[in-house]
Amino acid sequence: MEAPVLSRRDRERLVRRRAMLDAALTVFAEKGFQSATLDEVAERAEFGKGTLYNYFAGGKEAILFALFDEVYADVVNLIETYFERVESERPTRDVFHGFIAETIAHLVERSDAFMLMAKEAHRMAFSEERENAAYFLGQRERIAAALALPIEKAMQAGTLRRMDAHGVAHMLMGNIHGYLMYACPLGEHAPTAPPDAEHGANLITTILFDGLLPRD
Amino acid sequence: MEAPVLSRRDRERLVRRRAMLDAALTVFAEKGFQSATLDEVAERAEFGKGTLYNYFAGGKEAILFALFDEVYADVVNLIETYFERVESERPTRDVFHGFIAETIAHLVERSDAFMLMAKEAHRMAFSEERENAAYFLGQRERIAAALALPIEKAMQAGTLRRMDAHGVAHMLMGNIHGYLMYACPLGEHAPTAPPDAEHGANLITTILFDGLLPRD
DNA sequence: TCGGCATGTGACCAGCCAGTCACCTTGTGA
DNA sequence: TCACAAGGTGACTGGCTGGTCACATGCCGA
Repeated sequence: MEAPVLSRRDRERLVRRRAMLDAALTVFAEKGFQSATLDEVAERAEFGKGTLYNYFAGGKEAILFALFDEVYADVVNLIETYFERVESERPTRDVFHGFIAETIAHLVERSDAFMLMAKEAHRMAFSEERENAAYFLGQRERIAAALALPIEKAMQAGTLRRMDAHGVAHMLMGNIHGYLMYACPLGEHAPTAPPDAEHGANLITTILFDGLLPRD
Repeated sequence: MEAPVLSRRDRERLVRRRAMLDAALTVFAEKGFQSATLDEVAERAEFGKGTLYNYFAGGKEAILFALFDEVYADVVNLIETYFERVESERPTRDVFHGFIAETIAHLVERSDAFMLMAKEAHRMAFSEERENAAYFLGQRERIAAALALPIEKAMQAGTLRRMDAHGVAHMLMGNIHGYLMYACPLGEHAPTAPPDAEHGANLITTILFDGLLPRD
């Protein structure tokens, strides 16, 4: 976390790179990776198409993966910082309720990023290119591992049912994804109001923590 | 359900149509819709490319949607027949455990269909084409509605916690999808053994029905 | 002020593929 | 057996787009 010392040239480079990634995220999220054209990305970024290749030698796909890197890093960061700062005395259910609400809010705020992942990640994860599939498995693993830590801890402490923490981490992320797909405002067909972090967190927490069976 | 009376010509047409759809499913599932080529589909189906257009006037996209129609109809059918034939005295938890196991087994058996949906449905659901997005919302709605019926009934009977049955239906489908993504054998990176219906049903049922909080 | 280098640029190219259509094959009815 | 209709076929084409590169621009050091 040392303050980075950058030449003016390097700073400008970073600013331009940022502009290109922002433009690409917007365009890819809207059209989908394969239908989007680099001409459109370049136009939106207000650069010539050739310039994109000065910043991302690998071309279209390199830009996509740079975006994926950022999106996944954001999520991992969200998980780690949330569980670092949460007070350890709060009831486990509350802690995770808060986590779910924050994650939903985070993804709603970055709806372009969520859309990009929803549109492309599954396809890439099942890609025939070994490398691509491995990349996604690795990223998913990072997320699951980060989330499994606090889950495991709670299980040790006896405040969560003892089971496969890793599996539970995956299912939790899946539920958040599922809620966003369910509640995402898709044109006029939105089944509910636009996704609301509090509503989503309540729904997921009730189902996952309290269970579907009635309790007295 | 009346026995269909078909001329020999019509029967042959259906057989050919079937072969084309089978070939398309295989190719689309493997390459992804946009990367797959009609030449490859035609070759695999052992027909000339032009013939595809005699059967699917709408071209590539028409074939894709014909496949979607079948896959969704299969799932709705699975839901309806399962809950029709299940004996009403079985404990609710068991009933749904069985349902989850059957659904997982069904999707594992038709892994091409699952792969196709995983790769394409999200992208199409968020498509800019109003029509495509509406199609997917409609299909998802059909599934959720079919599944909401037995859930609603169990809530009425007091054997399930009273909450939004529709939302619960969506989350249940999302969990099954999530488990398959989690457990699907992706090359040598498979985190577990290939998805096992019993294992998946146990995991999902424990989380959803019993809840993550420990009980005595 | 000038020369040269780093970097932006967009016209261009080559490959790809959905969709077409003129032609051929097959089967049927007279 | 022949003529014709129905329908299969795949070479072809038009449009598209990722990636390239020769040139333009402008910044910096001498």
